[in-house]
Amino acid sequence: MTNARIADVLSQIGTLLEIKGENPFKVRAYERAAEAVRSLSEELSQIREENDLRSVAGVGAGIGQKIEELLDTGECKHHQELLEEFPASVFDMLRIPGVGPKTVKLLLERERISTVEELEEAAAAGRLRGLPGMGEKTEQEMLRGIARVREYSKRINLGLAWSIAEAVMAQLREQAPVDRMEPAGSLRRMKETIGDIDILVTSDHPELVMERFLALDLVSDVVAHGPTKSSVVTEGGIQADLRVVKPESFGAALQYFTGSKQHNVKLRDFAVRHHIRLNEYGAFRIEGGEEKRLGGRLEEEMYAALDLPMMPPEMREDQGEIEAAREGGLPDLVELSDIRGDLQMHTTWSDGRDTVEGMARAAKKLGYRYIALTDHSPSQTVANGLSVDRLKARRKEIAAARKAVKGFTILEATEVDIKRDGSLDYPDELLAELDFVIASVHSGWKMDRAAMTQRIIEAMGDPWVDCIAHPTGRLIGQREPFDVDMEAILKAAAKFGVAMEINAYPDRLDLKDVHARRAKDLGVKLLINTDAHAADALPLMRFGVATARRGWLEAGDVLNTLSVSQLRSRLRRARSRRRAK
DNA sequence: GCCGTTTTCGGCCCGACTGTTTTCAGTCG
Repeated sequence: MTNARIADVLSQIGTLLEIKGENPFKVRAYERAAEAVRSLSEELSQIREENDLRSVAGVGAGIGQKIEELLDTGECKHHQELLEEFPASVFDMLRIPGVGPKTVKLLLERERISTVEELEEAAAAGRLRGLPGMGEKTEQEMLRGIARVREYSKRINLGLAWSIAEAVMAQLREQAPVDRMEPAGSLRRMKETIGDIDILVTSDHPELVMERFLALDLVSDVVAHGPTKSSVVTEGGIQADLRVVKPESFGAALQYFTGSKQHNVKLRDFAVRHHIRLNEYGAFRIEGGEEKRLGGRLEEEMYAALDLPMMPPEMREDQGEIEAAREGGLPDLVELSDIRGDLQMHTTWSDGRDTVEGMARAAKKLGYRYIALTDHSPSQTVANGLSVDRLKARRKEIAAARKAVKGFTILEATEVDIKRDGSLDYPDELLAELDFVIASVHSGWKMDRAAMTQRIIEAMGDPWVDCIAHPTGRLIGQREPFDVDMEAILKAAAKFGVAMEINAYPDRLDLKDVHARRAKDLGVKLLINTDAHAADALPLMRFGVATARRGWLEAGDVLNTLSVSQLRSRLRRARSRRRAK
């Protein structure tokens, strides 16, 4: 049973206990454990073998026993019993804005309503207004909520979310009297998918800012509007929230609304133990009933109030960052400006839109010192993969581009297909002539776990393979990752000295954050590449760097922060080590 | 149900908003 499935069961238990009216702290314990399991990089079955399930933060005796039951039998008695009490359809009801566990319980007990459809019918018929705490307005609000869930309940990928957010902020900057302005929420933490866009501003004229916000071209629907907070739906169907705060509270609000929720919960817990209160207005010391303000204008002041350094937003997931900060062990995360080259891109020779020289000029303009041209290999017929002859023919154009673009290195490279049996789509003699070889899977997605894992490990044993590209093949929201034993693959990468790619393309972000972090722990080096199919895709690098930062990577963990000579010698050393094996 | 630089028992983040109330419960982020 996968971690994701186990996390779902734990989270469902938490939700059902909440509906039941159980101790809220018990409910939170299940939610916290579910979140912890979801973001593990190792499989629970493996952790159980090597260690104790209780080594996972938030998993104790009770939840540990339930996880064991799930691993052994695929089911959990407690979960099954709860599902008999409350039908699974209640999870859909909880997705309606304004409907929480208490409401679900009330609806079930008093009106026998257990589905969204039944709720819609009852609200439309005015049958809810007799219930305690409910009136006509509540019914209308529920109907609106149901409509909104049906229309907009989707998350979008990070790249799209940023393009919408940047458009909104640019229009706002132009049309409204805003001073400071920052995105917050999961967007600022650079999560791979975004539910809604949070923007925070300061202004001397909050009402005017709100008025202009609601009137922006990009806004297609207004969900709510007040003097300090408004919510709209943008053209892309994604919700955007704008908050206006006072300058002296901007840092506090930014910290607060950046989250994550789990990070904030733990931070506040830490604060309370030190007699400090944190909220969206500032940090306060509590002394004998008196409150002394410690700060709030800058985000750093919120952390400084607790004697902690500021943790980068990408780390704020309650994955050990607060503990690391306390011990002075925060990593110095890799930054976009550390990146000196991009080692996966495609040109007009295969399925790219721009020429060799076009890609080189664009990369140089970004401040890079080198690129690798990784056009596809022959079996990628749909992508116009290069035959051996065409691969050789490409050299002429590369030579010309090397002359034309001075002070810049163009590596002759390939993205070679890993065939079903783990062999490669070009002969070794040819790969040996190339500066850089990236290998990847583009076929047979549905292979079983053991076979797919073996297939990739086989390819890593080839002396000329420098890197595995987009190692799980996922397309966020479109295609599931391959079923592979990532732990085994990362261990093989460490053994063979093969780099793993973080593909920066926002649909991929593959490796993902937790796997990148695990790779680092195992001593594997990473490469952050855009896989650009046109020059204008090269700036997508920022999303790959963000993913690396979410995986706690430092510049030293990422090979394309090296100079070209350092990179070459490292690749050479790894190749000869593999040849010796 | 979890957990320990005040604790192996007794705590567990915080405030705004909404609609329904007449002092507050529920939801949300």
